[in-house]
Amino acid sequence: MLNRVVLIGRLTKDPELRYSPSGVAVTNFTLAIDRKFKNAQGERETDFIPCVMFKQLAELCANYLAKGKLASVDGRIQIRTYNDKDGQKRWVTEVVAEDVHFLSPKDGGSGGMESPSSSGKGSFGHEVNLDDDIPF
Amino acid sequence: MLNRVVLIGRLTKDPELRYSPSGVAVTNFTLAIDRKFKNAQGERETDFIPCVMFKQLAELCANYLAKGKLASVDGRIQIRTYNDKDGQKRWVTEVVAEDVHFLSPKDGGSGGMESPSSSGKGSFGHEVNLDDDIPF
Amino acid sequence: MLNRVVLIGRLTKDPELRYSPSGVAVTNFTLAIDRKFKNAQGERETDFIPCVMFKQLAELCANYLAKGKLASVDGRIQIRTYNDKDGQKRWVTEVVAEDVHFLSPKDGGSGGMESPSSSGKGSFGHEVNLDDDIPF
Amino acid sequence: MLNRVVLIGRLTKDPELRYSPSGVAVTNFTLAIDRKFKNAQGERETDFIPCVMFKQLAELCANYLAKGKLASVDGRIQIRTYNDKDGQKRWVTEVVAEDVHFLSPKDGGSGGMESPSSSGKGSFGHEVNLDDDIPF
DNA sequence: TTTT
DNA sequence: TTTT
Repeated sequence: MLNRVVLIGRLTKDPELRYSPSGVAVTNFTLAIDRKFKNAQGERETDFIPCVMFKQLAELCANYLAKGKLASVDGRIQIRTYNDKDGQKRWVTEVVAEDVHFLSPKDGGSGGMESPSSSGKGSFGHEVNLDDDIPF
Repeated sequence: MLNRVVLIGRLTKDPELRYSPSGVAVTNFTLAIDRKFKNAQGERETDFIPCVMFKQLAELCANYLAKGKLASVDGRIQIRTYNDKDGQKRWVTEVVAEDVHFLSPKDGGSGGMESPSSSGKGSFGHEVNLDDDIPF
Repeated sequence: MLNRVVLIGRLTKDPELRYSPSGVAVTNFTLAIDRKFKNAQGERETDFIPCVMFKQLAELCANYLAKGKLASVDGRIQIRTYNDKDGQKRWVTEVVAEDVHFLSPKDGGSGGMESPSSSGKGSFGHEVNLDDDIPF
Repeated sequence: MLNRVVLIGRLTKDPELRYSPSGVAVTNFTLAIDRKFKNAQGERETDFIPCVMFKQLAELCANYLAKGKLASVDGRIQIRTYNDKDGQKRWVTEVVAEDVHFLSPKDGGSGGMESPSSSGKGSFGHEVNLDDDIPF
């Protein structure tokens, strides 16, 4: 079936790059996305959507994105469960990115755009598969 | 900024219709969506994505959808916070539906499709277009 | 940059399967998609969106889809040029499918759904690349 | 049924604003969108996707966008027919924008983003939210 | 007919 | 807590 998400927003912090036990690069960041419509109080609320990416795409995002930068994410919604410190089962919803674009101009430039893309054939890209054991 | 989600999956249960204190119809259901790729163990996992809809769309979904039915949802990701029974702040991620389509044939038919649409105004159930004849 | 399309509609005809000169399977079909809102005359118009798919996905669609069947397409918009019989340059806009789902129940069943997916590792899937020379 | 498109690209020209006979604002522009993958010749091709918007959104885009600017479009594919100068019926495929975001920083700034939104009512240009300060 |  |  179909599970497709497209987001454009700004990173709330610098991205965090880690490596899974099996050596796969994993990056997380959260996108701040203003809602289109104001709420009943006349305020524009913001959604904070956690995103995760793997392998080459993780490394590119860790290198080229930073707090406050504008980015698009094309991917899918995924739900992960983990046990919290009290042993209680918790759910985390994240957008697993398949494609990310850097929409903020490069510093010094005036309108550039970089486009990484998990080509699957790039230069670093360890071809291990995780998706399972990321204990954050 | 942009926040767009499109899902196709099956309802895990009958939808639940309630009314907010201010009288707005609210329906919730969860879509079971099989992942496209199998995991390292060769199993196809399933994501269970909670969806919520309001007003006329809520009433239509409550009337026409049921456990096991196939539906599409076009909407956006939204995060809600609430305090659990212990006063702990909890996050819930849901897809707020702006458009839902009923993809399972009506019982007795052989291929129909109903298409409600959140008109945003009208209070209830007129304007339902049950397009069962396919003109080509 | 980003180019993402999601469609749900019914095939206007049986899909056409051909092979490119280099032996790549190519299937075309058109989806009839009713518009959400009626026009000024109170009629619901229909868009007819041409779709194309390649390789294993092309063969699966040719085998399992047929006129009147409901399908979803996840892909991108692409524009092709060709010269018409008078040597005039013409433009064709198509949706190149990356993922297709068969949403009509299998005959005899009562709610099934098949999900092909260009896995890139399937059983037929000739791994030649065309995208260029399809002279229809 | 469903017809959803999300694009990010650069305007190939300044947008053109006109008014229909009935006085409705109509703006057209074309987005240049680089493909994610290179072709068999190792070149990255570009798709040029025509977009159209109406009413307030048309006026905002005509005022704030320009050749070379980066923009996102959320909308649907639509096909229009017209008769060319020889009386021949021709098809035009366009993306009808429901939501547009201006992704290039405002001149002089360093990272701003403007977000018009088709409110459907109001005649013009108030309610433009130029969110240049990022609160995190 | 195309943008960086 | 899950659907076919």
